[in-house]
Amino acid sequence: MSSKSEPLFQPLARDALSQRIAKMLTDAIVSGKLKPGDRVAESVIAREFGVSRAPVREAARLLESAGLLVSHANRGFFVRTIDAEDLDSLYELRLCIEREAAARVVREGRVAGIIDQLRAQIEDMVGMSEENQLILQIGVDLQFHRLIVESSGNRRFLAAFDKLASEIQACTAMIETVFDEPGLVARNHYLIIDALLSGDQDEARAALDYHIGVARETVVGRFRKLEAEEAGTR
Amino acid sequence: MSSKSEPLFQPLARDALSQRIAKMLTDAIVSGKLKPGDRVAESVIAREFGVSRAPVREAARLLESAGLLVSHANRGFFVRTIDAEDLDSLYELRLCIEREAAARVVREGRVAGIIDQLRAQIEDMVGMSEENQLILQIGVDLQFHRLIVESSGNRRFLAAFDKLASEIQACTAMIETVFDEPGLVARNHYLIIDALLSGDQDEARAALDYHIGVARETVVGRFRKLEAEEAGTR
DNA sequence: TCAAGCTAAATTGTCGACAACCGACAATCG
DNA sequence: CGATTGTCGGTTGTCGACAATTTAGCTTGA
Repeated sequence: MSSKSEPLFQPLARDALSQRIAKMLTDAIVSGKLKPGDRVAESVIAREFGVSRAPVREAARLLESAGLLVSHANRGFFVRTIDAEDLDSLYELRLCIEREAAARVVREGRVAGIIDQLRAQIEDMVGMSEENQLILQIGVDLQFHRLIVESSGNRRFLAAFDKLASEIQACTAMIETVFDEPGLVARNHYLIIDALLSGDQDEARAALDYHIGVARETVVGRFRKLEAEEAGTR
Repeated sequence: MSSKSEPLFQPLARDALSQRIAKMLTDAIVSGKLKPGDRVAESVIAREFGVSRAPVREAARLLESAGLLVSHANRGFFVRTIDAEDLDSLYELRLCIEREAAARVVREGRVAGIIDQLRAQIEDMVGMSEENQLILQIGVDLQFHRLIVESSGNRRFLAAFDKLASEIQACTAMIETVFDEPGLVARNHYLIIDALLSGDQDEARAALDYHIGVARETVVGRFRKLEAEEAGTR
C-alpha cells in the first residue's frame, strides 16, 4: 500500500524555536496585543518563553524584514509605527503590483485555472461579513488578492505582495470598524472577476485600480481620523 | 569650507560589526567574488573576520532579507542563485515601481529639484563609459534611477527599489559585457530627462517603459545565453 | 517645583561552549 | 556487487556569561 505515492509522514518541521516565536509575535502584533511603538525587549520575551535570547533575536529580525518590527542600534526592537502617509504609500505600491499582476494573469490565460477558487473565496467573505467576522474576512480578502498575484507567475510580485499584505493586515487590525458595509465590500470582488473574465488586460487593470483605490481611501481615511484623535488626546 | 555640508567624521556607527560584515559580504557578492550557489558558512566567515558567529549570523540574515543570500534550515547560508526567469520578474517589478514613481515625480512637480543632479549623473556615466568602467557606470546608473524613485516621495517605492537594485547589481556583475555600447546606454538617459521635463505623466511612464524594457531585454538576454552555456558545460 | 547630574538596574552586542543535526564516507549484510 | 546502516568531521541552533550601552530612578541644586 505504500510504495511511494503517499509519504505517510510529513517532514516534521523542526526549525521550531525561532519560527514558532516569530509566529507568536506576529499574532500578538496583528491581533493588536502589541501596539505600534511598544518595546519588544528580547530579554523580556526570552524570559517569558523560557528560552535564550538567540532564537528571540532571530525571530525579531525575521519580523523586522517583514516590516512588523523596527530595530534601533543598541536600543532593541519596537513594534513598527506607521503613519497614514506611509499606509497610503503602501497601498500605492500594492496597486502598482496588483494591477500588473492581474494584467499578466489575463495575458497568460491563467484566469480559468483560478476562477473557481476566487468565487469560493468571495462566498467565504460574504459569509463572514454576515457573521461580522471582520478580521477573518480581511484575511480571506487578502488571500483572494494573493491568489491573483500568485498566478501571475511573477515570483517577485508575489514576494513583494506578501510583505505588503502582512503590514496591511497589521494596520487594519488597529482599526475597529474597517468598512461600514462589509457585505458590499465582499461582493465587490465579483467586479474583479468580471474584469478578469473579459480577457482585456486594461479592463483588469481598471478593475483593480478602482477596487484598491476604494480600499485605500477607506482605510487610509480611517487611519487619518485615528491619528487625529490620538493627536488630540496626547 | 565645512560648516555642515560635509561632517568630516561619520558618527562612527557602533552597530559596527554586523553592519560592516554585511557590507563586506555584499561587496563580495556584487563584485562576483562569491558566486551564486556558493556556501557562506557562518563559522568560516567568523573565523576569517576574527569575530564570533553572532554578528556574522546577523549580517547574513540582513543579506537574506535583501535577497542576496538564502538560508536552508540546519544547513546555513548560500549565495542566492537566480535564473533568467527570476531576473525577468525582477525587471518587471522594477518597471512597475519606477514608472509610477516617475509619474509621481512629474505629478508633484519635483522634477526641477533633481534635474541638475540627474544631468550630472548622466555626465558621470558617459565619462565612465569612455573609460570602460562598466561596473562603476552601472552603479551610477542605478543611482540615477534611485534618485527618481526617491523624489517620488513614496517611501515604499524607495524601499522596494533598493531591494531590487542590489539584486540587479549582483546579477549584472556576473555578466562580462552587459552592454555593447555603454556610451549609448548612458546618453539614453537624456530621453528620460526630456520626458520628465515634458510635464506629462504618461510620457514619463512611456520613457521608463522603453528604457527599462531595453535594459530588461539586454540583460535578461545575456543571462539566458549564460545559462545555456552553463547547461552545456555541465 | 523643576532641571540637571549621577548612580543603579536593565538591556543589548558579542563571545565561547555544547548538543543536535547534516552530509559523506566506511562498514556491514544480503 | 548493491543497498542499508553506522560513524565521523563539520556546521548550525541554542545557551549562559560578560562588557558596553542605554534607561530609569534618585539625588542635588537652583
